[in-house]
Amino acid sequence: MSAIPAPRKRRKEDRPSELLGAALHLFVEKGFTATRLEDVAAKAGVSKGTLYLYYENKEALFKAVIQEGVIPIIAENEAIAAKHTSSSFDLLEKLLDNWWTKIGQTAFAGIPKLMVAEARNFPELATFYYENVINRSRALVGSTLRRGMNSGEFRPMDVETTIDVLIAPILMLLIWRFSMNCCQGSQTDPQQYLQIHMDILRQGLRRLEKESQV
Amino acid sequence: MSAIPAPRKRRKEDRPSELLGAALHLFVEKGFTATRLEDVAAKAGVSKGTLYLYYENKEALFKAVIQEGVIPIIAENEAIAAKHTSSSFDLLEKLLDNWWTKIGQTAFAGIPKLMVAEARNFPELATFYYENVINRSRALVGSTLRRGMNSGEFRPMDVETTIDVLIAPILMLLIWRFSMNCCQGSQTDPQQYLQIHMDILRQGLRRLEKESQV
DNA sequence: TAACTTAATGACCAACGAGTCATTAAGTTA
DNA sequence: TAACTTAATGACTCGTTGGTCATTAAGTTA
Repeated sequence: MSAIPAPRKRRKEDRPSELLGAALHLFVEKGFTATRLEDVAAKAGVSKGTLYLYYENKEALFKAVIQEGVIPIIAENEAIAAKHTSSSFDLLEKLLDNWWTKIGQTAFAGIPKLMVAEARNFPELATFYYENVINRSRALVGSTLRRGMNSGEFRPMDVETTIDVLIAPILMLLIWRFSMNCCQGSQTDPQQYLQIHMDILRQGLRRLEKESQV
Repeated sequence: MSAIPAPRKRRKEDRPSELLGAALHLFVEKGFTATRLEDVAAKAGVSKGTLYLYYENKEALFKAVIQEGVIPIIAENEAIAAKHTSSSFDLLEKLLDNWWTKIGQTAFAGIPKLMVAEARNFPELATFYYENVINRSRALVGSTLRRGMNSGEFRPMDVETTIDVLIAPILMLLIWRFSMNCCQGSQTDPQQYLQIHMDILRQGLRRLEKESQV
């Protein structure tokens, strides 16, 4: 690239998030170890030394990337659930819509792939992610399932396991997007995929009338 | 570890697969770049130089790990499908059982996690894996879905997308096992998980009688 | 049993990349 | 405007690791 690099410019307030954005992109693409800090710095438009003004080391940068991804979407969904009054399935759909808008269509959507790839190398961080993202989402989905079962809208099922089966296609949609999608001829339409997932669940979770009669 | 290392012993016939087994284990755990060849050699009970007698370089070893994982289970499932005469849902269950026995409970179960983690770094290999594992499996599931829709057993749905929704929880079961399971308090029982997945599908895919009347 | 072949070894070298720091340049203050 | 502060720089150091190869040892052949 023959462009003249941007001249030095102080941007103390913006640098941390610019560096995080560059780091998120490259860590998601290549993984922690295969990402070079010189590339992260270049992507953020600075030199490698600048990185060390804001982050102590490579691992500190990595942790900041994951921790910043824990954005208030979880709390938002918790608030949505607290207010909800109509059917439990409507609530599931509303939670999914909100998640898709706020995470599914942003750079943070790459974090599941990154976390899955690096969990064994950073177990404490994986635990942090599990407790603050995965488990809070699971709790929301779980309480919605129980609510539907209690009202007779859903058939009785083991909730803890059903949560995992229900969440799996959603996480996989993101993981696949930042991973295997690079290397296959055709790709799934995410909206249609989520629609079919919910469609199967709408009927698959339903308490059928024959069951009521038994 | 204070054990005296095994004395040198020639094992020309067994070495390649011993090295592959060691490499599979460490690549799945740490990822390609973070895995040191000295550790792979040590795990196989040899010195690092021995590795280079059988594999040209680190990348060649990695590719052999993925390629060896394409085991004849796909062909086996294709044969099972060709012979099947009862319900399409029974066939889906049979295919899943066979996959679980032959892959889900072996070391090869780690390959989806490894492939997902490294696809962007090894796009040709990801394409190979997609075409030889993922897409052949998708074709089997797809023909089974069409078979069920044609007979009236399943309701009409977009097959290509339904395949992905159906396969996602199965792949996720393996990915999660070799990734996030290290770092969360409790874990899903795989048999129950797959049972609930199939249970939701049994009812979720079904063509209901009301639909027939419309 | 000596001569030979070949599987295995691990010290070594070169390349790489995380992290450092003396220097430079942007911006602020007096 | 000079003096000062501080954000940015990139050459450099040092440790790590992929890959090599002279040497060793296991096994075979004559």
